[in-house]
Amino acid sequence: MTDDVLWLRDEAPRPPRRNTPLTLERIITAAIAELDAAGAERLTMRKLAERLEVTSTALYWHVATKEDLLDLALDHVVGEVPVPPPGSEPRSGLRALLVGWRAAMLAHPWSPALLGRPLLGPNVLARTEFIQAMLVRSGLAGLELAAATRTLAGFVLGAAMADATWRRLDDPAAIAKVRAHILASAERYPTLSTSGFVEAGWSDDELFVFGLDRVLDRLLAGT
Amino acid sequence: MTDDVLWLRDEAPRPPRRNTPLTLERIITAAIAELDAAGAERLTMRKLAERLEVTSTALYWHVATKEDLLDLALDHVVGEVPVPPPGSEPRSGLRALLVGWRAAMLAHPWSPALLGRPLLGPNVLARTEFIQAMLVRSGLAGLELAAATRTLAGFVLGAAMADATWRRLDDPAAIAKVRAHILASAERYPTLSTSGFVEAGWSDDELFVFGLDRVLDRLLAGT
DNA sequence: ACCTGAACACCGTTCAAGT
DNA sequence: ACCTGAACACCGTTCAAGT
Repeated sequence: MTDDVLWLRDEAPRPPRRNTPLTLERIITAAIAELDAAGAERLTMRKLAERLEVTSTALYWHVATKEDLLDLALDHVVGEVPVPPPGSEPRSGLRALLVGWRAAMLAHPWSPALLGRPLLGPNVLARTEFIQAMLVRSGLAGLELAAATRTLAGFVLGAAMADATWRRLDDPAAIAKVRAHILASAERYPTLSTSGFVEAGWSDDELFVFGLDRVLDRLLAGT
Repeated sequence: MTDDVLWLRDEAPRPPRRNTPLTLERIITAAIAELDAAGAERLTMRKLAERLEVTSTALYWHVATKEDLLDLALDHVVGEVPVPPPGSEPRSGLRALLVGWRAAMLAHPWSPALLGRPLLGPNVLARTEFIQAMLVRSGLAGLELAAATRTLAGFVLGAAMADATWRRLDDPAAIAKVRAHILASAERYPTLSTSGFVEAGWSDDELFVFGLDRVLDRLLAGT
């Protein structure tokens, strides 16, 4: 029994104090990294904790629930969208913001799938504020203003979601299968099978910008 | 020991054979009912099995995975959208289909949250076929056709998602909280706080139709 | 204040076994 | 062919306890 002699006990000289303390900011960053790496719904509180070198239960000191964490991650991604200067010419300002918004979400392809949750974070609100400010400066008000705001928001988020879905389904074999299925059912899909729908002649970026410009044309034209 | 006398044994006369056999159709219907009742992500293979009076593992004879089941449920919901007759006047046909599409998804408020998954079911494809057919009959082709298809699809799905989010957050206290927060931060949200964004002066149905009509205006106007 | 360890009440899914 | 029962490998989250 040498254990009762202090000098003979071979223990770590200190309980190795945490090098980097856990913060909400670090947790969010790690969560985004984990989502980027592992993909959509493979984020786990335990795996996230492992990445941060803490116990999974330690996370709950900083965050109430996993859902809250996802909301924070989503708002953080939206925060990557640069907001044009408030003095921008309305149309080009709107265009820049909306193109950037979609790009930021597609840079984190898991993020559009989270859009089913309420979008009320500070970064989202700040960008919604910019959108409405530009619309107001274009002369919109009342019903027209309200509808234009929702139309633009819905369009961007819907497009991001659809495009992210296709990109996550990057398996070329799967895409070929879809194409083959549509072409094989030409009598059921006479238009789709002959219109170039399955040909992918244009990038989703091109198609988005083309559509966005048309939508802006009409919304900014006034009544 | 009366148990070795057949006539004295009181067992059920038959192993009560399944009254209604399990089918994929019944599973999908029950899943939608469960989702409608229990809400978004509270669907569980075990609870679904309980509703069908089978073991949870019995479901796996008919369906490979829970994700597959959700894909089937989503396509089933899209199937509730009436497709106008193929001879419809293009604009009114498109309008009817898209209004119906959004309405069907909002009737099952959990469904827009599933849109992050590939939309390739037969019901979705049939409706996409109709959309493109109407656009082609309006004279669209090439890039214009491809972009219009995606613009309309993105707009409808994005709007459905956003509206479903708000409706699921039906807690009036929560909505009041959002409103109070924006109004309290008037210097950060000068436009939002004064534009009526938080007033809800119009229904989401009105706003959607208003926006849809504008989008159709421009897309059908041609180059 | 911040983190660990053990524990609870669940999950989706597999698989051998029954009928 | 279709379903059950037991089991596996996980989950998110709570809570007492440590520092």
